[in-house]
Amino acid sequence: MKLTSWTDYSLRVLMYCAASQGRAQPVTITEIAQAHQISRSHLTKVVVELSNQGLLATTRGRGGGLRLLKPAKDIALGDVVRQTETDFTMVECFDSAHNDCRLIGHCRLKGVLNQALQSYLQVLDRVTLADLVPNTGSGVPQP
Amino acid sequence: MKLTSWTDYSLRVLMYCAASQGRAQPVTITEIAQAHQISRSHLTKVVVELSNQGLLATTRGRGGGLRLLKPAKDIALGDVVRQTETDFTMVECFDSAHNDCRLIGHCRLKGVLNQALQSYLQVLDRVTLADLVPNTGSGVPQP
DNA sequence: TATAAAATTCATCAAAAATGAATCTTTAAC
DNA sequence: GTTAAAGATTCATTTTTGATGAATTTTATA
Repeated sequence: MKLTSWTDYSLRVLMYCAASQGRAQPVTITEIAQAHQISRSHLTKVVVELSNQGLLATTRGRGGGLRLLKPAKDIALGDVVRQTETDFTMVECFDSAHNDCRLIGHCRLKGVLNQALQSYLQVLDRVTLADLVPNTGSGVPQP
Repeated sequence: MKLTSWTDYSLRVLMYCAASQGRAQPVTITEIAQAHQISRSHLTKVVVELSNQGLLATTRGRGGGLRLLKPAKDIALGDVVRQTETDFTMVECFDSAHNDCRLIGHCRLKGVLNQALQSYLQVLDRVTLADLVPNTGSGVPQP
């Protein structure tokens, strides 16, 4: 019952971008990697995924970098986590192909765990990136 | 973001016991292992843990087996999951020893993820074993 | 044309979860 | 008292998947 560090990194990238929105120069992957002491190569893959998901725009070449495609207040954590986490399988019965439970038909376990999961995500749906970082644009040290 | 199969098995053992409470002979590990096609050896470790946690009583020797230590209606899923899942670390900042986030002091991420986790568990707190299985004592085939 | 940026490819590495064989201990039934 | 049936323990191994990073390629600007 934990998030992957992939999701952790995704959130950090987005938060870093949100906190830097007032800056003249765009945020770069190298900068975020250094700030969090993560491999730049690894973090690049996270950025590529976020970009494919339509959350980030990237610009190559000198002077390039990252920026959010939507205002921070319009990016809800729930949606980020839904897209970033790969496996929400709570118990085997979630996977109907492999389900071999003798209690099937009686058992409400699957439904209950799914309710709990939805409740988890709904809390995150009520929070946006803007709620997480100061909106002054100075939440992150200038390079 | 998933439960371990250890927790899955724990819940199945408890549910099986709950569904069998009317029986003359106690439930055995071998029986549950066969019903769910799980290694008896492996399932034994799950039972030992549940026993150490005070949820099950075990009796050795011929005619022995398992029984719930409390009525099924008094065993809440939330408590089972809290005891059975080992790692609720949502992001690195949950682990203050390793936390090296530059946004610390501004960032509300940790608090938000913790709220979501609590919300998840609270849903499970409102459900007991008795809610999951029929209370007729015939939810499971007789041996 | 040199430099700085993202993007891709490839190969591992590491950690933890999951598994199961073999054996030991206990106890009721015979 | 023997024996069979039950839980308990120990040990080693396998599997999975998450995590990582070096090396290289592509793109764009100064």
